Amino acid sequence: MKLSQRGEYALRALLVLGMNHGSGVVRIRDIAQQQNIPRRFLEQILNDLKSAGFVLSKRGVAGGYRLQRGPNEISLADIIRHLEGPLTPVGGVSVNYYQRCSCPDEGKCAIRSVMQEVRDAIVGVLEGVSVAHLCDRVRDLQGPVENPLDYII
Amino acid sequence: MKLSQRGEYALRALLVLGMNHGSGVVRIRDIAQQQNIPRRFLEQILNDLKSAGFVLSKRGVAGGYRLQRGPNEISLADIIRHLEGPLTPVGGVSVNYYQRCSCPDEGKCAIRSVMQEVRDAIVGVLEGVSVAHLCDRVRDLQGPVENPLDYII
DNA sequence: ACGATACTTGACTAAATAGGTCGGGATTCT
DNA sequence: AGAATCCCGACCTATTTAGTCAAGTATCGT
Repeated sequence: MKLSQRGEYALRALLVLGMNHGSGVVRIRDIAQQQNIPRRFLEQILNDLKSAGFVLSKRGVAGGYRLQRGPNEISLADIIRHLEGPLTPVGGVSVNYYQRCSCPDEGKCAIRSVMQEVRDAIVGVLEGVSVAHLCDRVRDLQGPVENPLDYII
Repeated sequence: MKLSQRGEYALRALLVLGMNHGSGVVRIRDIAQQQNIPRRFLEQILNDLKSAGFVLSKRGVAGGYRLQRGPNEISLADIIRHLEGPLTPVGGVSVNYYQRCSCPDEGKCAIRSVMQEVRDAIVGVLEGVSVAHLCDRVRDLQGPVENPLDYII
């Protein structure tokens, strides 16, 4: 019922990359510093986001990360689904990760049917918000800032 | 983002008690058997539900548990809030359990604002469903059964 | 009164998950 | 070549999860 620390860090990192989309790559170190995320831990997370296809990396001296797709093509549902597994409080409901529930007959499980509704509600919100939307919110909340790395996310 | 096993067991137990509301108490053993819940574990859970004010117990030979309030006065939101803590994926949003987020300025946190929406969506569903509603669903899904303990929940 | 039946309480444990840390290797720019 | 940067797997510790267990207390039928 709660986003893990890892998940929150991932969102923040993607948001930073979203704010800087189009202007080359951003270094892990900069993201870590700005967002107060342990650097080593963030490496792990970005690596994961890379193999999941959310970001691309560039190695070497002027290296760093950037989004693979446009910020408006990445929904929070995509991200969280990948990070945290099924978007549902009870097993067996998610379309993506099937998982058995302990009740004797799944088709007639009342609890499951409610949790299905909860899941739909969550997905409804999360599908509707892209990284680009989040970036807009950040800008709305703060007004103009010179350096994109100065945004508080 | 997921209901714990303990949480699911608690819901199932409450649902059994809901189905039997008005006809005295139900023994732990019966609930455990019918719902396939480890008996000792269920004892713990019911005890917790008791100190939280959801159920009452009666000791001794003809002992057991029953709901403290009517099934229509207990919402799933109440239950899950008690079992799992704040109904939100990120810290600092819940009305009940305040908790800091790691961002520098909470008032301007875009992620938080989305998670607030997610929380509202979840609560919206869960507040709207009471134990009585769940019981109705069980009956709808299964048609008439003689013994209330025969319902598959 | 007494024994069987149930709930009560608190301690205990094994396994999984969360939240990191660390060392060293591979690339790339200058 | 050398410095900066990402890459990768192993490792570690604390917390949470999912139970188990023993001994105690209340209640009922006889």
